[in-house]
Amino acid sequence: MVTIKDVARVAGVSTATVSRVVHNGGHVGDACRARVKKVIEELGYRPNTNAQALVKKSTNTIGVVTPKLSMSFFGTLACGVEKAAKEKNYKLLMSNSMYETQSEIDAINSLRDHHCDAIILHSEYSDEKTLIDLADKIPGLVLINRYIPKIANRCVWLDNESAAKQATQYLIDKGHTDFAVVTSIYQNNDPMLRVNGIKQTLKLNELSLNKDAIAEATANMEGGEQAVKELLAKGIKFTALLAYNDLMAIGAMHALFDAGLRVPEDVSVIGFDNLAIAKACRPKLTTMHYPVEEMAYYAAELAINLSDTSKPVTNRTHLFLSDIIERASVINAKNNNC
Amino acid sequence: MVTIKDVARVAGVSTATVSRVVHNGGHVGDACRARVKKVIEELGYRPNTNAQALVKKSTNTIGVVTPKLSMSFFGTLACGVEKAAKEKNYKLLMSNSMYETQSEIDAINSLRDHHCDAIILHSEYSDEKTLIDLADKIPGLVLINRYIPKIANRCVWLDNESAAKQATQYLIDKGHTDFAVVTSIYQNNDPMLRVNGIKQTLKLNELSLNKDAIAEATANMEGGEQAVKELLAKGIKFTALLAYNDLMAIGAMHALFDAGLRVPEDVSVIGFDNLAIAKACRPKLTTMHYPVEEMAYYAAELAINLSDTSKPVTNRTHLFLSDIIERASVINAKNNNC
DNA sequence: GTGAAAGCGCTAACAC
DNA sequence: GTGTTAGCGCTTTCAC
Repeated sequence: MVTIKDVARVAGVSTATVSRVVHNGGHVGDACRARVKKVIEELGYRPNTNAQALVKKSTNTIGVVTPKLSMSFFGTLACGVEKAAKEKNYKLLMSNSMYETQSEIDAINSLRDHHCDAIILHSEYSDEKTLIDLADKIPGLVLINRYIPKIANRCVWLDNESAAKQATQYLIDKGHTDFAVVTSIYQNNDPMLRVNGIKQTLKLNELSLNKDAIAEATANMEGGEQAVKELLAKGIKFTALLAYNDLMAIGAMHALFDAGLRVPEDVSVIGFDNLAIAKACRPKLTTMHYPVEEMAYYAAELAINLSDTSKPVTNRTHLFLSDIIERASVINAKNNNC
Repeated sequence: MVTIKDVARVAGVSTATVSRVVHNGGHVGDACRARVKKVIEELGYRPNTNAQALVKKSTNTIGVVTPKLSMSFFGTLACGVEKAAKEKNYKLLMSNSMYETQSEIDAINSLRDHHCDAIILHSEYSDEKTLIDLADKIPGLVLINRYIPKIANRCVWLDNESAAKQATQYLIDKGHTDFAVVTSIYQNNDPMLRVNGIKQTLKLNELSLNKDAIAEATANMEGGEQAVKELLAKGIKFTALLAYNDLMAIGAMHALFDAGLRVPEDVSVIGFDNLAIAKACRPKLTTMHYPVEEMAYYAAELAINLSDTSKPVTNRTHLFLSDIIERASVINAKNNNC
């Protein structure tokens, strides 16, 4: 590995001068600068970022912790962060938390050990206190998809409740009166918020949702399929189905098809997230758009700003809104229910 | 930030002793060890990995460069690497190359600057010479999904040609004789290999593939849709369609449906990759499984081994095979062609 | 405009 | 069993 000393020796200058040239600093003669540049080129010298980090106390690195990168929601999140990182010349360090509190903590610690300037954390299971303590210790920590009032300034989140309300109202406006809901078995945060939004909107419209019409399952395709099978087995009648996410919505459609029901003719289905997969199914899925890439980009910028403790903190919230993507899985309700 | 010196001072020992305790090294008295451990705990001391890296000349970090993390194929790849990394206590550094040669090189350089021990590279566009030079400079570099004979030892790849042959033979065995192919517009490596495999198998079975029956487009859903529209517009008749990947296959099915054709009754469709999305569409897609997660896991292990230059290199190849996942998009050919 | 030197946090060889 | 010390590669202050 060629070091700054090697360059200095070959160019016949001090390491200080080489450092100046590398950083395009002033106070270097033109001839000298040219010579040093040439040597750097010839030797293929590249500064060791670990050494730089040691003295600069900053690594120009942004860390990301998400449950599982292979899920396209999180891959998209990572992409948003990466875009911001690239623009600001930061590196990306990533870690999967695998939906486990302990490995989430391990992941964060490992990022801290590396002295990441900024950390973007998607945490579903750690409790608020843990997160607040963490935020206290790490200036550049930003939570994505979670809202904790005490550290509102560090939370970039989506208004799940209002998104759910919007979806529900959309279905009501289409004339639907018989609803069913497929939600995640983990009743933390998002699922709860969304179900609340649905219930409130229904009530507001003098419609009701039977407890039996809410089916819980794991938040994936299989879960959605299973949930609808249960609904059908229980004899629940509905013309409109709200799913926790696109994956569950698609699983739900499979179950509906298998039961001889048509989407949207017999049952209208609405998803959540607007993943690429929502365009793969037939009919294409009407869904609530989750602007996760923009949010992640924004979160990364925010985290970088916060990490610079010399800057004043503007104490504001960072709330994003969802909007509906109309495709083909919803139509007007027929007068006669199925 | 609390440093090793702080711990040493508070515990009334030297930094060497603290270091020994941190690494569970010998030559430390029991009482002393306990005291130091206590202080570490109280102060919340964590070693600075940058400083460690500087002296150890190793970062315990594995870098990954893929085109775009938001595509689930690459997210899955990243997961495979991460699994291996976690097991061996390595950190993950990630970078998107965005399908551009220059940002691919930037990404690799940035990983090198960080002194990553191992690097997993998914490169589609860099030429062989560049890659060979790179491999020369970086002992822990492993190429995934690419085969370059000169550095066979560093390539973890899938036998695309034989996978394509297998898919084609499968269709032939189902009685199909009229084929069409939807492939990627970028005729580099994989697409070429797969089309070759298809042609060879057809020829072997005394079947032919008209040039007009091969449509090129971008390798996504929209591309697949467009490609089939072209095929149909040209009046090509086929009962079996081989797509470059699942995304294109699904787009193709959309186009088929829109033209009033049924899958699989009128046209059997086969994909490639076996992404989650292959189970989202209707009918569920029969496809060639690409074991990318296992491959990535394997590649990470290989890269870590190679990075230890003290170990002897075993000069072998790392070839993975694909197998067919039978779902619902393929049936036996009818006697009368559509 | 350029260089000498201190020091970032840590490890490891060596001394005691 | 424990401490001293040199040095990893780099930046930056201070002289000159």
